[in-house]
Amino acid sequence: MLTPPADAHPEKTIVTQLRGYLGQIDLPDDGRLPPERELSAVLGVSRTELRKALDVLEAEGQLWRHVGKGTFMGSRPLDTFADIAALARRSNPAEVMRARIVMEPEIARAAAFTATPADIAEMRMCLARSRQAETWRQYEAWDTRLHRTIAEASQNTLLLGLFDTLNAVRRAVTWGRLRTEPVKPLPDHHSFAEHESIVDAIEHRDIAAAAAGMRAHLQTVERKLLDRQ
Amino acid sequence: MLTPPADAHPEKTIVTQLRGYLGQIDLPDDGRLPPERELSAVLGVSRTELRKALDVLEAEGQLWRHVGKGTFMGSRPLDTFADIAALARRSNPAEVMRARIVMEPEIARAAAFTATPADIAEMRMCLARSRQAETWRQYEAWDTRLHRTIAEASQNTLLLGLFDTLNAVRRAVTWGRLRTEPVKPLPDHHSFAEHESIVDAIEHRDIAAAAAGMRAHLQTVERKLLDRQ
DNA sequence: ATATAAACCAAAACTCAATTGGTATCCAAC
DNA sequence: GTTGGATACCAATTGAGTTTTGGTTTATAT
Repeated sequence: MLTPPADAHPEKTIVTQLRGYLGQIDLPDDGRLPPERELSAVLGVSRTELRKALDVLEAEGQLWRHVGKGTFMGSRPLDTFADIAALARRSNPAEVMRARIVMEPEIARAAAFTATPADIAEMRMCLARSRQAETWRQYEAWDTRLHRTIAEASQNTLLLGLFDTLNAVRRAVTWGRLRTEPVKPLPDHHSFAEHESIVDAIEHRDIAAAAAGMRAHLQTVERKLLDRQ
Repeated sequence: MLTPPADAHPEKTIVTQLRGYLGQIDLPDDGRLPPERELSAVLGVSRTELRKALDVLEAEGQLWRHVGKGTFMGSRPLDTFADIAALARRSNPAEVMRARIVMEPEIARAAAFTATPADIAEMRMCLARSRQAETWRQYEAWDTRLHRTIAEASQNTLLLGLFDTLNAVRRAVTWGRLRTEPVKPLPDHHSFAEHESIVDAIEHRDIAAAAAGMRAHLQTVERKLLDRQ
């Protein structure tokens, strides 16, 4: 490989120049470096060329940029927004359903491995109570508790925590949907049979059926949701 | 107990009046009712007396208030922002791996549906960079970024948020084990091929292979982890 | 005594201009 | 014709300043 002339790869030169400059100056704690317009003036290069150099360093993972914030050395901090409200604001009912369909069948699968008789008993109670519900509000309370009991039965505190987070977002998200349904759940409501088959599968340690049952159940819920738009 | 005269408990009257008013008007979606100053004018009572009535309803749990926000019907939305530290304290590496095996294959499956060419390109870059890594630290940075890029590609901000939460717990959990491995990842490190097959599957929209590949990968990671205890 | 009105406080929301990375356009240089 | 530079514009973000709101205190009147 030949040694290139000084200006054969001018962007290379600017990258080098930029590296040197970044090595000299001491950055603030957050690693933020001067805005592009300022930096281009200091280095005596056009903003276009400076950005090319920054592109290189960004591709190398040495810095990250964001409109309105600035350019920062180091790796982009993960959005550790376990903040339910923020999540709910950015999300929507469709995303919530898709996330449920991703998570809950696998949680049910895990629960089919590890559920204790006490877990099963609580699930059975939730089933019975939900059938007796006099209002949709009551029904939803027992439905929620059933799903959470399944998550508990996975014996995995982390999975349970993630499930609770998802659930909190679900409650916080603006559904916009109206209850045009009858005042109370009808005896042939699809969820009753679906819930029971899920609990049956868990009780019989049929992990595949538990996952499949939960997936089918949530897909029905999703369909009903989208039907009434 | 004596029957009190009509005005012996004036606050009782105001509570009733307030209940009636709240029953009439239709509240906005968030259940927010007019500010106290406005409400007191409408009801023709002093703000002091109105506040006493609101105190009653708040004690009954029928509404909740917050300075700067307002007064809202219903129960206060619990701001259960997932506490990463608490989760990490109760959890452990085994749970983290099981949670990853539950979530990430399904996230990869979703990503195979929705990944854009830009997503694929970033995944490829992560693959290349991880191969070039000179230290385990660098390798892990690119590995983490690859997995997060896949989660981003699912186009679901909620799933991404849950993934980030899981990741934050993963970092916070005490792993105990140290890297007794060679100083840098060897070229035949199992993850390289596994990562590539996952990205290939996503690129070819092979959703089953994406999920299976991710599951196999994480199970390998789990096995390696448990091997060295 | 009790209720009222007013003033004040701090938290939150809101408004609006300035900043910043990203992008398109036009123009000069070669 | 291509390249690079200057300029303008865009959308996201920030930050300062103002307004709104529930909570509290104080003075006044009945």
